Amino acid sequence: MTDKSVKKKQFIIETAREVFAKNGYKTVTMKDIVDACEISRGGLYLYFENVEQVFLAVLEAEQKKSDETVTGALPRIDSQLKLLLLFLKVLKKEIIHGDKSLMMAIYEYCAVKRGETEHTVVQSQFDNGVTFLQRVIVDGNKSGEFLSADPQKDAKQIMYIMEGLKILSRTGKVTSSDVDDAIVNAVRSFVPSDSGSTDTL
Amino acid sequence: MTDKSVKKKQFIIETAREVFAKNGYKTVTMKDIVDACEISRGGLYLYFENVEQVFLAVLEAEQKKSDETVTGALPRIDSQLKLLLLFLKVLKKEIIHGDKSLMMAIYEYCAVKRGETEHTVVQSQFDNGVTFLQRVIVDGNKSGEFLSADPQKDAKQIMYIMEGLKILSRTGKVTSSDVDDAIVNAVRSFVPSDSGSTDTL
Amino acid sequence: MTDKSVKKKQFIIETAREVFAKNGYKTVTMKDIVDACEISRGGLYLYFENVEQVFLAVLEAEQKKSDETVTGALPRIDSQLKLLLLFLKVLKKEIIHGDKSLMMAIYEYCAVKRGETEHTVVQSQFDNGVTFLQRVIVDGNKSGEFLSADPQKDAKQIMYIMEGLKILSRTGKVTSSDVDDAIVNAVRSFVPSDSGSTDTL
Amino acid sequence: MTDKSVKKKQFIIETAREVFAKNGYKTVTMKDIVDACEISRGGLYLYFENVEQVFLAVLEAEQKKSDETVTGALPRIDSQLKLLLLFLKVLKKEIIHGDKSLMMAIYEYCAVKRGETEHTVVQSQFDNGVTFLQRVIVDGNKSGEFLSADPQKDAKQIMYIMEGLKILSRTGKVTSSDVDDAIVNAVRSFVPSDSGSTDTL
DNA sequence: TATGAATGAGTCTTCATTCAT
DNA sequence: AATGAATGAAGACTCATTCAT
Repeated sequence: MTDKSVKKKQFIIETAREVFAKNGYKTVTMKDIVDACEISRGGLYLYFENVEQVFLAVLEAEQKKSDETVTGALPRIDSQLKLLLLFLKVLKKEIIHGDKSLMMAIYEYCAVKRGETEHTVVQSQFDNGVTFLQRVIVDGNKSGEFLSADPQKDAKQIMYIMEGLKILSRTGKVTSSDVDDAIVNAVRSFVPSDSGSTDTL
Repeated sequence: MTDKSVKKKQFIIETAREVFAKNGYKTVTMKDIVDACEISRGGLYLYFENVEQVFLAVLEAEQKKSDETVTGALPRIDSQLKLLLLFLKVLKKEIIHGDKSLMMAIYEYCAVKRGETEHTVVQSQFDNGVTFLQRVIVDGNKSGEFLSADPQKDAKQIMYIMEGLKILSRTGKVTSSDVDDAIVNAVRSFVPSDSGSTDTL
Repeated sequence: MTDKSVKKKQFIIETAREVFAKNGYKTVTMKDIVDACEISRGGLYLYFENVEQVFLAVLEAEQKKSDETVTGALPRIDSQLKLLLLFLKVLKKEIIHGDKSLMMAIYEYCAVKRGETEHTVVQSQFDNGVTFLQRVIVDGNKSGEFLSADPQKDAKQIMYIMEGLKILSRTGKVTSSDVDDAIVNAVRSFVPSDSGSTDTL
Repeated sequence: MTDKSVKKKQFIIETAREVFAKNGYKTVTMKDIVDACEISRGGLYLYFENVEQVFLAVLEAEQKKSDETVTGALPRIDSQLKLLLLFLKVLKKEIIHGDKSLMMAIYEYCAVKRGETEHTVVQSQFDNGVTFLQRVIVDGNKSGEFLSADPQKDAKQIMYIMEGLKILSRTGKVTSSDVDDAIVNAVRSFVPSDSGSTDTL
């Protein structure tokens, strides 16, 4: 594949991302993508066989971008609380700006593929979140920042809440302070109340 | 409308419910419903103009059924804790048997109708849940069963968690004990630990 | 057929007339007639096999009514000029109030049935008009009221003009004075200019 | 649009013209056109959105062809009478070969669109005819060929007659000599009888 | 007689997919 | 590589006609 065609493929992926973010997964057609990219029908088929292949490519690119964000930020962190809050801040952003996120498209895709794929995207995203939070809480326990009796359960609880807020933000109204309240409430059980504000969210 | 056609309409609604539970909202066609009901194309159009009208009728029937469940159970309840647990039990059932629930269809419908309807179905379902839980917690505070500093926030928190579990149950694996753990964890902050088991879930 | 069913059939014919006058012939469906009559689908089929049969019944009723109008007026006429003007007045009415006439429906029906029926409705209506006018002119010639060299040609000419005005009134704008002018112009060639006004139109 | 697709569009327009000439406007379906053109369903939709768009394209093409006919003939005309007769000859052709003309389709289209469009096709066609004839008569008056007291009324009268003949030719029988008679009769009032034969019709 | 539920054929319209250029 | 014309399958919707009640 030439340099030019790599560029074009990336362009298609980026443009298709907007389409999926706006319309979800199920109802997006090859024509929608063709129209959004302003390329020819045949042109799209040179790069992708069908809508699903485009979507999977979009997801892959999304994952890569997300990983880079977290990895890039790590060096600047000096406390577990800050790390916890940074992570939640990223999730909050996705909740508040849900209209630009792929969430609904991913949910739809999982629902369609239910039973077919072993490692579903949402589940692994959730699992990664839990694993990450759990490590942060354990580290915080060690450093004396946190007081969690069961880091895994606390980690899961936070992720359940964030998932709930994500979906609610797409189907109804969720304000910024709703999210803040929920986060404060969630971490209350293992974060001593004098450990500094959470208003950096 | 004759007695017979009322029966038939109900039959269509019940059959369509299965279809929506299985396939969500977006991809369901009039033909899908026709095929599931084993009636003629024109026959379906006698009762419903389009898929959305069928879906709304399904939702309405669902709501009615749900209301009856709650109303029917109320007389047998003698403590706020029991009431709380009964309510969570109903939600748990929907989470565990998610494949038979309309949740994903409702999410999709809300996403499609986003911005159009003021009080979306999911939001009002969520709000009703919060309102109900809040009242239970307040009553529990009065009776000394609970110790909640902020009943509304606690109520919301529980609903966020349940929403998160609902969507996760559809896109990945959520076990019965995952739900139990989450519930215990959620009510821990305002339910004294000696107030009896939650194993009735 | 009982007395009641005769009434009902007449009611259907009258109501269907409105429908044909408004919508022409081609696009009128049995459903349109059923809806207009507010009777059941099956009910209409008891009286008429299909749209064409309804239309023919409407035409027949129309013809009868029209005949009665002319026959009823004849006794009161004492001059050929008055008779001529009465006839043209009737035609003018149909031209000006074209939206309530069956003209377009009839044209459409003839176009559909082209070649099938020997004596088409329009043709016979036209022929009847020519025959009538021709007799009036001949009689007027005898009585000295008119001076026509070729009564048949003059009769035809008038009917051509009226047909032209009829169709133009349905597809564009034709004013009352347009019709008056045309009539005056048409009869000029055989009516002495001092024979009295034509402003009774 | 490529050269090839221009050709195809023209082919569709020409083929559709036959369909409209044969069946009128109302009952013509996209399928009729598809079948006549022997192209695929989707293929037709590449060029036209619906039947109306096809019809309007047919009308436009027809207008262009008609304009060219008149413009092409003008240089060869040296007297107003010849010009008058040429014009009537064109109309006569449409009357006699009515089965190949779009007349009925146009009437139907106007009836359907009644009230929607300001300048209906038939009306403007009629107005153009009147304007043209009026100018010819006025010029003929000046050159001494004609003796018309009211050129506009005479022009209108001729057009009424031709319209009447047109519609009659579609719904019944109109012979070539019927048309000739009518024309001779119509121009008699302002064309001196010694001004040469009209047998060139 | 009268009703209106039910059926299925027919048309409209959109799209995935192919293919000649 | 890239284009976009072309095809045909699939689903929406309407309506003539039948039939059990």
